[in-house]
Amino acid sequence: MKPTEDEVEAAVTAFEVFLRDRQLKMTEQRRTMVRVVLAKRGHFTADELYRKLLTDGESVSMATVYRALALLEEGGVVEGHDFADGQRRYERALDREHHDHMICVDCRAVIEFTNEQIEHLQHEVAQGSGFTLKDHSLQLFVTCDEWHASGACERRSQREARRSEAQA
Amino acid sequence: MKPTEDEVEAAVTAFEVFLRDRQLKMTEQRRTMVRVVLAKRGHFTADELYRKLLTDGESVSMATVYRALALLEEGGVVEGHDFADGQRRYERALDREHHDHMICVDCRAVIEFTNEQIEHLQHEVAQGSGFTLKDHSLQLFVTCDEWHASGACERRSQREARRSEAQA
DNA sequence: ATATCTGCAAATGTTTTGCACTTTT
DNA sequence: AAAAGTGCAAAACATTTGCAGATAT
Repeated sequence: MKPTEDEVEAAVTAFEVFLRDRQLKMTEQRRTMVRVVLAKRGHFTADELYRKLLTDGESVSMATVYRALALLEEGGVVEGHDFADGQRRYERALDREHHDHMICVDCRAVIEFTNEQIEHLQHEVAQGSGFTLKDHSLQLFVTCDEWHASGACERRSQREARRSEAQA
Repeated sequence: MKPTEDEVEAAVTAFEVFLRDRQLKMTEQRRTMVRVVLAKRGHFTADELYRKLLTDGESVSMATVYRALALLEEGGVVEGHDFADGQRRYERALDREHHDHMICVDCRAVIEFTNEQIEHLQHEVAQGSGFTLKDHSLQLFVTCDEWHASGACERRSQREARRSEAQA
């Protein structure tokens, strides 16, 4: 799942090319962010990434994180999502197929899914109205009933929180 | 399309019942907001609603608009959406069937659509993973190619803007 | 060299909140 | 009278920006 060392370095190089094409520069901060971001499992906010970098002893500012995140998104290193909770969330885009998200409205757990038929229908809908589909955003807000009954839901969200904190 | 006078008054009454059930009070501001909101076509932000109320000579504060909007949403008078552009958008929920949105990434025009199959598949996906679907959010980001070629796209977005301003 | 970056702190824009006062019930 | 609502101004947030100094090309 996690990209190998080589894959990460290849991504760093690819990002450097992306930057050069637009007359932008590769910097220590940007290079570090590519590496850190690709090592991450799950979703993260700008602030979470910033804190992780600080913990790692890197020298960055929040402003740089935001500025870089925009570039990483354009460069295809990360993908950004809006889960309607006030802050943008990112996940690494390398080696990951497209997917949508289910969000538990009780514990905020995020579960990924893909559905070919839905994907296909989206194109049909857009074309049917004379448009070209460029992108989409689909979130299913759900409750995980049995989990809640058993308390597993809370345990899970705590576990996830700990994990993403720990490994980042 | 626009609800009749009677429908609006029925909605005001229904909202009053909703409030009473939760030991909340009906006020002049809330009553006015129900009426204004139900007369609106299209989408609006909290700020747009606030300005409309001021223009109408109503006495409200931004804080009250936000507080009321949350209640109107819970009470089913409006529906809120997150189009990933930094501010929440609302539309009246009365007499409107459920629909999703296509947003033109060039001119920000919003086009509504419904697709039964997609709706159905969403439930299947959630249930298939053992969850209960409570809500969903689907946006298709599109470009309206011919419109742009002809300039119709810009004209349309201007028209829409004017209309929603005018009639509100 | 020179264009681009960075950090900082200040600004932004939206939404929320504390509090004293007003209005519903 | 008691409980809830309101306006105001201040706070809270996430995010962006101006600028002077630092860094990549």
